[in-house]
Amino acid sequence: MAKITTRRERGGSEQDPAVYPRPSVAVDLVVASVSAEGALVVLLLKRKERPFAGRWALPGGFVHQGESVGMAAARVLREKTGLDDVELDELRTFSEPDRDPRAWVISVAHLALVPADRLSDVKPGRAAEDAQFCLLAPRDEPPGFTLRTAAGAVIEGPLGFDHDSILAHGLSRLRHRVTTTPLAFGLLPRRFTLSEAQRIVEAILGRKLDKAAFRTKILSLGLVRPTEEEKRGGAHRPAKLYVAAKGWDVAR
Amino acid sequence: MAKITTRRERGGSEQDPAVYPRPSVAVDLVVASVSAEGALVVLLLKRKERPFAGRWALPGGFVHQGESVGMAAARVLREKTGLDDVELDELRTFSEPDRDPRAWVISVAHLALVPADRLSDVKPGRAAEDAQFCLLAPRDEPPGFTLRTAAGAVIEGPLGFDHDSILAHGLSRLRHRVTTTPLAFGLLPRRFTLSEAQRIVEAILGRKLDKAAFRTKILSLGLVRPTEEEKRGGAHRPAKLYVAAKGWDVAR
DNA sequence: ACAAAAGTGTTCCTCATACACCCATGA
DNA sequence: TCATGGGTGTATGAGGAACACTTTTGT
Repeated sequence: MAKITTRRERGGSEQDPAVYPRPSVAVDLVVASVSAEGALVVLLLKRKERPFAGRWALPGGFVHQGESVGMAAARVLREKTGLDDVELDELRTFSEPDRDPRAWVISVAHLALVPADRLSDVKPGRAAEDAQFCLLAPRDEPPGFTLRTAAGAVIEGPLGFDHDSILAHGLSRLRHRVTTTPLAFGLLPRRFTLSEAQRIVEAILGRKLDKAAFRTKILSLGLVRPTEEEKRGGAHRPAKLYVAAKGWDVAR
Repeated sequence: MAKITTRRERGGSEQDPAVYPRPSVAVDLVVASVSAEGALVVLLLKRKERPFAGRWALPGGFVHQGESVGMAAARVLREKTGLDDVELDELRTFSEPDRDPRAWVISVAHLALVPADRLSDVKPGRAAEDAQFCLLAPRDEPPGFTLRTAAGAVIEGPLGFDHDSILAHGLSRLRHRVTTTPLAFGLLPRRFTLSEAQRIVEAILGRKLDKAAFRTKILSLGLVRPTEEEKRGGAHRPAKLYVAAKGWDVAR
């Protein structure tokens, strides 16, 4: 401390990284998906350890030396879910000084999009008591959503840390993305029908869209490329399968 | 180090912030403005000290304990320019492990918007050899822009650190914001004419806009509120002055 | 009167919306 | 042949682009 004062008093550099206390830097992940039933879901872990033991929270972990924040996010996602090669976007930092009761921790929140057909690949890590993709229903009052487990139980109380804020921010980013992109390719399987795409957008926005308008818009933007294949489902006409157009590969 | 291994081997927490090396966390600022002449400018400092001594770079500084990243950005802006109460938005983190030759430093880039009528308030700090708002001309090849000092001299070579990337990112964010908001209120004085607003948007986008279309769009969106006052300039009809509508205060 | 910038009206065109209708399939 | 979802056409209206025009000032 005396050293810092000395440096400052003699008009020295304020730019030497070594002289200041340093925070831990973490990544927290909003891992979102749309289930086969068309529900918007997000991955939550029930914490085993303090702080917030027994409370639900987003998956997260610390950034290690020698890796970038993005690499850390990918690694944490792999460790906690076994998933690789999913779309990962940085949201923003969450850095209120008291957001972690243990220490000074700055978190860089990320949004991860998991295609529905890869939900079954998820192998939760050992750090949590329970890991579930929870249904996310929009609500008017804060924090802006209600969470239910797959079994239907409402998740009580706020999430651990400031994860309610992070989740709300991720949700709002997801809604924004889906209106501008306007396909959340990260949530789609490699080959998909336009109806599947529309169901996903509808799940995220929480409202129905016009079929014809959706199709013409998607096709006119040139974001998708038709394949020769078809998807045969129930007792109805087969649907043409599409892939994301060049430059829109899921892995980016 | 042995302690970390032990904790991991006995299946202990990976969540204890204390056991890992910690990075320094910095903020770097893209301080943008549109000059009275209608040129898009950005604040650069000529570095006095290593690393990159003698090279131009964005203003930046470290996040201190007890403050959030946003507070750090506001403080650094105040220290380097004397400006307060300007719009400050987080861009994203820049965290390549070798981005700072001195040490492990993660930077959170921010975009600061300075109204043209406050450019004269800027009192550069002592840390830099020279501080200038430099003209930013878009270019096709990377890094996507050419920089000139106010005197007209071209700024040679890349900026220090990864600040070329940060500046390019800030510029693209600014262009995006101005098309969606669709007014960069942070760049406008408290009271402004619609022509002033249009000139700023044109400077950022680098192209002319239709006067009638701009006016009807701005007014129909209800983003501005007319005042009783007028701005009398040269030999021409006075312009009505507007303010940002409620909820769009510059200070946010 | 004229220049210069503020401010408005008009026409054209594109595109989103809503809705109706046909198509292909399994049962 | 019927139910189901895939796929397409068409009318309507809102909003953006381009351009011409009027208004108000200082000189």
